[in-house]
Amino acid sequence: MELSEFFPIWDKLTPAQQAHLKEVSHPYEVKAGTVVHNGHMDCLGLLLIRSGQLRVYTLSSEGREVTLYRLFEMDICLFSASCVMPNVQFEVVIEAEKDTKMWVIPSCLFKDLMTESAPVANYANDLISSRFSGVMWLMEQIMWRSFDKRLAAFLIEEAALEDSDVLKITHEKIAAHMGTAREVVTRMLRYFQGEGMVKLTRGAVEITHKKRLSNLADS
Amino acid sequence: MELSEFFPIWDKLTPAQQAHLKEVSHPYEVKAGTVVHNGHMDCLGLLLIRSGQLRVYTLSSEGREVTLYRLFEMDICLFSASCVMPNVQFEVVIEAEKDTKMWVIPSCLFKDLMTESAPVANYANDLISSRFSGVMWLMEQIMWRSFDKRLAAFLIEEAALEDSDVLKITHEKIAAHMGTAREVVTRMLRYFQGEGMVKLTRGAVEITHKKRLSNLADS
DNA sequence: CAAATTCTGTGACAATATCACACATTGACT
DNA sequence: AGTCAATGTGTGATATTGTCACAGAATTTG
Repeated sequence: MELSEFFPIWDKLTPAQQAHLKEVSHPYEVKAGTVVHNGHMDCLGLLLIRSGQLRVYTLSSEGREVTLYRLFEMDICLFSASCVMPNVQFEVVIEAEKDTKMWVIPSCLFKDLMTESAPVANYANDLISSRFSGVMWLMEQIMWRSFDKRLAAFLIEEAALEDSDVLKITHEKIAAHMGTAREVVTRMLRYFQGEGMVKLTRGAVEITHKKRLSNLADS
Repeated sequence: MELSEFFPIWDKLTPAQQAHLKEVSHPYEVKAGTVVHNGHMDCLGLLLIRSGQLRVYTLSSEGREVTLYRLFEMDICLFSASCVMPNVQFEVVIEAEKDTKMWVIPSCLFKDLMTESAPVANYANDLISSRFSGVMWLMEQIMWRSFDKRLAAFLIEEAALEDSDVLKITHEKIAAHMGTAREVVTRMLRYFQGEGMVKLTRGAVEITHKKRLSNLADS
């Protein structure tokens, strides 16, 4: 549970840098539902996730959302330190979906590390590239896949995440994840139910025929 | 017209690095229409645009396109060197929209530079961040703005680029830029014409009432 | 000039989004 | 227990955007 185990390039740092990092980084713990970062208002620093789950999403001016990606144990969140990257203009919200424990590396320290250490800068590069990749994938999904397939994929993924075929989630939440309207989700879920793929109850979706749902998801 | 003038952090390199860079970089020149980079098939290297214009776009499996951004004089293209960033999984196509002159810094050299020089790595970081920002902006446009406004904005922007109110462009091309179908563009342009904002002829769109088009674009 | 190619126009229909509700379920409070 | 408020769901009507199947016009090629 040492900081060094969560920071992948720990051994590429000088002993002085390692000491400094240990000194100013600190543990941070939040309850499910906490907003860890909101646009440019916060600039906590780099977050190393020890346990739990974070959701990173955009928020339109009309209040609609799309989930960009999620962060799990051993993941690193760099948008909570986006202030150190002046070219990152857009804003995201980062919210804990479960009780979450992290290490926080303060932005200013991370910035200094980046300027003085090529390995750190290259690592930041890898991080941002993979987020970029993820968002490009999402954009292609949104643009070119029909909604039924996307919803099926979402349900399958969610079931894997929660390790249960009974998803405790409202239509409203699903809509926010997918960037669409609640009614659209309701209607498609009803259709899925009609086809025998799910069973709907208030606040929950039970997957009753995973195979067919999967087939739909990756057709 | 020296390489050093196009490489913004030239003076942060060691004399040896500068010499090496001068040695292995070479000029490159393409005609309008040339595909400079196609997914993972090419990995030319970093391109420094001396003059001309490039278009970077994604291509779906069904052949639909969306323009991600454009590159102009003094811009730097890093996706043509995406092979040096293993986390960039997605593929883009880079095409010359006008006759274009560039410097090419071979991928392998750039990769070496990045690993050994923190300034270079940080610079690559800035580049990728600003592309990421641009794509996020685009995604928000696509998701939350209605098509009439987006089309109006496109026409205004295009007119500024070409420095003319007569755009020599087909509906098909506009559709490819915006990631929609040609018929959709045709219909909206006809509507714009009915409102007196544009005049349509084969292969061209003339903006006849820029003010109203602008108002629509940023409403 | 004839033929082929490219570009544009249009109707019918499908998919998704928006709006305006009604109603059902749950939990909180007398 | 019964009332109320808050939350979640269902649904028809309508608007917007995408898809399909064409037809015809303008331009280029031979």
